[in-house]
Amino acid sequence: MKRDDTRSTRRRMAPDERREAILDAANALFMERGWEAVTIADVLKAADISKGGFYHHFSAKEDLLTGIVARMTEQALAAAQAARSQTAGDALTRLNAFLIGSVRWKADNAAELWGLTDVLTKPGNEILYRRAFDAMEAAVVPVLEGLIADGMAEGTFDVPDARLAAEMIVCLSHGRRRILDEALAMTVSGDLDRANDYLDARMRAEGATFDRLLGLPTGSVPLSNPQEYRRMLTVMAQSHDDSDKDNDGGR
Amino acid sequence: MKRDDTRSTRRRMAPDERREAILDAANALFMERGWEAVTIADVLKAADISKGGFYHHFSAKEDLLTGIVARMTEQALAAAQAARSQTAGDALTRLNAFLIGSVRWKADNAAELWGLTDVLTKPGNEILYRRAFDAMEAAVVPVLEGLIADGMAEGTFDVPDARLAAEMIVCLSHGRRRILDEALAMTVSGDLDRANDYLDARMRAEGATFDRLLGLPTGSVPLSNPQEYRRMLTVMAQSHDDSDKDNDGGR
DNA sequence: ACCCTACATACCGGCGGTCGGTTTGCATCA
DNA sequence: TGATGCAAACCGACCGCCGGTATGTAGGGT
Repeated sequence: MKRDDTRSTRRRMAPDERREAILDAANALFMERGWEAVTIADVLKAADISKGGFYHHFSAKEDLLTGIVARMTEQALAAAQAARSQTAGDALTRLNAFLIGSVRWKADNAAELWGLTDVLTKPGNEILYRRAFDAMEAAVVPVLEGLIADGMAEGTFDVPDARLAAEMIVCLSHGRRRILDEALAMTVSGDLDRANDYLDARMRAEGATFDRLLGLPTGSVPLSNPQEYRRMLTVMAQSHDDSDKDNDGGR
Repeated sequence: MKRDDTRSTRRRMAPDERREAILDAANALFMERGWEAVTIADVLKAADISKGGFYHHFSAKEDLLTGIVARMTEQALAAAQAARSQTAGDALTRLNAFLIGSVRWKADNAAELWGLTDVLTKPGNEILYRRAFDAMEAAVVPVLEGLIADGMAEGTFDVPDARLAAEMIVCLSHGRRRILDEALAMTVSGDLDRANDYLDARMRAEGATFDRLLGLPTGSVPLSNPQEYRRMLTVMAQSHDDSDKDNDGGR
C-alpha cells in the first residue's frame, strides 16, 4: 500500500514531544467545545496526526484526560508548593499569604480561569470537571492540612481536626462559582459597584468563617479585597463579551 | 410490514405507567453497571419494549437521567420537608433533630445507600454523580438555610451568612465518603471497634465544627452516636461481602 | 368508522478502537 | 563512508456497535 504523495509535511517526532503536542491540541479543543463534543477525529485533525499514530501514544480517549489532568495537577502542585515555601512567619501569617496569593493569582489569570470553569461546568463535561477538581483538591488539601497542623503545634490555631478544616476551606470554592456567576451577571449588566459589593460581602463572610473554623479572633483572616475583585470582575466581563461575539458553535 | 408473530406478550400501557416502568428498569441497570456501560439496547431488553416505543416516551438517553434524578429529588425533598416540619422547639433543637434524623435514616438504609454511592463514584458515572448530588444539594440547602435563618432571627445562632453556613454543612458530606470508605475497610478486615472509633472521631469533629460555624458553645451539636455507626458499619460490611460474591461483571 | 397514539422494525451516520502494513531515524557493521 | 538491519513512529482502511431516526402498524376511545 503506497503512501499518498499529497501528504502534508509531517515530521517524525520524539515520543514525548508528540505526546505533548497531541495533549496541547486536545486540551485546546476540550476547553473550546467540551469533552463529549470533541471526537478523536477532531483531535487527529488539530494535532495533524493519523489514527494509528495517535493510538501509538495513547491507549484511549480517556487517556487524553489522564494526561491533561496530570499536567494540571503538576502546575497546581508547583504553585501550591511555591506559595507554601515563599513566606516565613507564624502559621496565620503564612495562611494569609497563601490565601491572598491565590486570590491575586486568580485575579491575574481571571480570563483563562473563568473560561476554564465555564467549560468545566457545561453539561457533558462532568468527567473533566470531576477529575480536574479532584486533582486540584488532592494538591491543595495536604498543603493546607500541613499549614493548619503547624498552626496547631505552635498554638496559633485551635481546630478539632486539621484534615477536616482543610477540606472545608477547599470546599468553599465550590459554592463560590455560583456567587461569581451572579456577580458577573451584575457586572455585564452595568452594575459593577453592586457586583463588587456582593462579592466582597461573600468573601468577608468566608473570612469570618475561616476565623471560627480555626479558632481565631474575628478578623484574623481578612478576605476583603475590593480593588482586586473589581479588577477580576472587569476582566471577566471583558472576556465574557468577547466570547459572546464568536458564538458560532464551533466545528 | 407485518408484525412478528413470535412477539412476547406485551401489554399496551398508559403513558405514565410505561414511563415509570422504563425508568425503573433503567435505574436498576445504571445502579448495577453504571451510566456509560448501559446501552439503550440494554434498557430496551430490561424494560421489554422496542426502540420506537422507548423513543416515544424519551427523547434521548440523557432524558432517562433527567427522569431518574427528578424522582430522586422528589424523594429527597419530601424527606427533607418531612424532617423540617416534624419537630418543634428552637432552631438548635430542630437542627439537631434534622441531623440525627438524617443519620438514623442513613443507618436504616445503609445497604442501598452505600450501593448507590458506590456506583455513583465509579469512573464513568461522573454525570450521574454530579446530577444526583446537585439535586440533593438543591433540596437540602434551602431547608438548612431556612433553619439557620430562623436561628439567627431568634438569637440562637450567630452566623456571618446563612447560605454559606448551609452550603458548608452539606459540603461536609463530600469528604465523609472517604472516611466511610476507610472505616469500611477496617470493618471488613475484622477491626470493627477501630472503624467505629475512627468514624465517631470524625463525626465528633464535624459536630465541633458545626458549633463554631453557627456560633454555638462547644457540644451544642453532638454528632457522636457510636451505636448507630456500629449498626451502619455492620450492615455496610455485610452488603460489601454480598456484592463481592457475585462479581461476574455483568453483560 | 375514524383517528390519535402507543408501539414496532429496519436502517443510518458516526463514534471509539484495531490491525496489517509502511516509513524513518539510528546503531552497527564493512 | 555507505550499506544493512531493526525497532518504533506512523499510516489509513476497516470493524462493531451505539444513539438516534424514519416509516409503518395496531388498538382502544369516541
